[in-house]
Amino acid sequence: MMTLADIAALAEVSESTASRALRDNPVVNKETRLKVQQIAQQYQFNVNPTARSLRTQKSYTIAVIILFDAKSQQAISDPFLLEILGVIADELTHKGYDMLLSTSKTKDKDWKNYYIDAKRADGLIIIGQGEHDQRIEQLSHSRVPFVVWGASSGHDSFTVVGSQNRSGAEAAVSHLVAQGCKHIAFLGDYRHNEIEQRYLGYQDALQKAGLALNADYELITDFTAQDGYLKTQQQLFPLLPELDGIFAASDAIALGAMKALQEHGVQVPQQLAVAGFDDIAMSAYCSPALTTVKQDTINGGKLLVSKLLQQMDGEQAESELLPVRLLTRQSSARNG
Amino acid sequence: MMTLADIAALAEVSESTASRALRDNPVVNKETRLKVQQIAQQYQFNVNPTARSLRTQKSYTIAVIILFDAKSQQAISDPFLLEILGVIADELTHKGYDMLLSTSKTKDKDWKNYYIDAKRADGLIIIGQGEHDQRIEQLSHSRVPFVVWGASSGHDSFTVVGSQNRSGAEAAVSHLVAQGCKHIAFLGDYRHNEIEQRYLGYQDALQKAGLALNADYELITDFTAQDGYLKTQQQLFPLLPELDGIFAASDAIALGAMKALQEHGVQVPQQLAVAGFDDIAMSAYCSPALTTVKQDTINGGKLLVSKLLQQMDGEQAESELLPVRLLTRQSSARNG
DNA sequence: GCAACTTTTGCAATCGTTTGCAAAAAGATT
DNA sequence: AATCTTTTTGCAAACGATTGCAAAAGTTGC
Repeated sequence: MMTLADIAALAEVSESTASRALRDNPVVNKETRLKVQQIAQQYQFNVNPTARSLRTQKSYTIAVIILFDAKSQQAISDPFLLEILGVIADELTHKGYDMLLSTSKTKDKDWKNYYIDAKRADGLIIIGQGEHDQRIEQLSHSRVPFVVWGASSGHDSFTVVGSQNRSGAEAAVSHLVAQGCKHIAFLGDYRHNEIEQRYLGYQDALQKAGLALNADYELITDFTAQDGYLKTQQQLFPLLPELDGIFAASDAIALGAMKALQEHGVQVPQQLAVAGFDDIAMSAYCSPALTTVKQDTINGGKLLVSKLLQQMDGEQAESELLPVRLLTRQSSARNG
Repeated sequence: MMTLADIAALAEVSESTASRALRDNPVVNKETRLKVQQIAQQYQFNVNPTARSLRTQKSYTIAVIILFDAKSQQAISDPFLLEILGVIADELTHKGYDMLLSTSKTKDKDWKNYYIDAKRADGLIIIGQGEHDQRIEQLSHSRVPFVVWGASSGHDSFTVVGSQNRSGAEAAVSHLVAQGCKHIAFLGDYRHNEIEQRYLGYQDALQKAGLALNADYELITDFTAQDGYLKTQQQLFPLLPELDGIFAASDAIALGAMKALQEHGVQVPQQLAVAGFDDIAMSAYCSPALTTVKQDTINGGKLLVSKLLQQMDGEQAESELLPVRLLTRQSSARNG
């Protein structure tokens, strides 16, 4: 394996000069710079990032931590996750950073200690801030650069990037109302930050429409199709003749609910309209196709990265919520 | 930040002794060892992995490379991917390794150069070996420890872990045959290694059943529900009265196909039975629920890691294909 | 009490870079 | 030609661990 010393020798300069030349430091003569660079290229030399890290105290690595729900052992809305992960990976690569991935179930490492103090990573991206996580709160009292994907409380002590869950949910539910629904159920677990926002949006829409809130219509449901199916069977069937709409906090839940309804002979959307959240790949291809709210994964990933890098540069980074898009499909098409 | 030197000072021993004590090297006196360890614990000290890497020339990091299809820009069967990624992450953490994630679209870095030579990683896990990738072939001529998730040709020059795609597909198609299907279409892109195996399994089943192969029934289809939908509309509808079964190389494709069929008024499974591959979360919750073949993600991930570590210990690791499980659901239930 | 071991410790080199500082080289000004 | 600037270069000291080797301390046997 080649080292900087070898390249220096070949170029007949000192290691210092070689080092500077490779980083294109203008303090070294242009000709020398080019010569060194050319030789490095020729021998396919790359500086050893470990040695560089040790010396510079920077790792050029970002840790991405995916939080799993303690109970269901599932991360928020799987397909969405993979998408945003891909975007983040690309974005980081593009900026010259490597990406350390960690899936953190329940309580494990002390992030600051493990990633930052140990110089494994220069910053953290945390995805899936579920129920209020005190580890995040704690991080914000340190000097660790990090960003969170999730829901902003409006006055967080850290940088959050997420979707406009509340207005997105409101749009979806208002759409159901516009389709003539008067008794709309909410399926989702509002102890989860993002879902809470969707729940609030659901309430907003009902209130605007002058419809009464009804505790019987609010079902705490896990992120899975399975739970959507079960909760619908167990708690929605009894309300059925009257119930004419469902807003589910995720597409998976919505699909599970639709399954139960279909088995029970309920016509969707005629008797009951359904809307979800996420626009997972399947939503457009189930029957009936699911009305849903699509998050802007691409800009989400990009923002997470750029805001993190901004923090690492010592700047302040504001939280930001991205607009979402309501996609109306058959599952809610009741207007003839 | 604490360094080993600090700990050594506190314990009143030399750095060498402290270093050995922390690794529990029996050459150092047991009392001393305990004392050092206790102090390290107390001060939450962890050795700096960068410094350690530089000295030992090991990174205690594994790079996981996800290959994307050049054309569709999609990785093989998304939900499956996230699952196996999770298992790998857990397994690596458990063995004390960090995981570097890279999503590689088309041609980018020279893996050996970037990860191994630069000491960013000690080994590689490559997922989604699609069409024959010469970078993998090339790797196998080097001394780089790596494993691939995919299809084994039976005489690969590298270690492959994957599913028994061929026999799994055969089981699925045989099941369709047992349900009375006589004209079964195959949807999938057999230029992809794993899909090729599924395609062969499809042929096996037909041959065993004495059914004729029919080129019209073989549709090259991307990994998406969208393409399953389109190809079904375009190329299967014309064959319809006769066609009575579909085996799709992935659940996404199957769901897309079912959507098209339903829109066209075809009764599934009465007029036409459908089976897929993967058992994605939605498969059980669409209507009708999809018959499919489930891969053993958990053991897959575990094997990938253990075989890689085995290689890193200088041992040989054999390729291995895991058994799969046929899940029969409504989409193929034609026997009354 | 001394030689011959065995156990336990620490010195110092090493891993491959980066960078502050001073020295050398080159150019400009009298 | 001597002095003063301005460019370029290289020395040497980090960064924080690990480890071969030799020295120190502790045992044992006679």
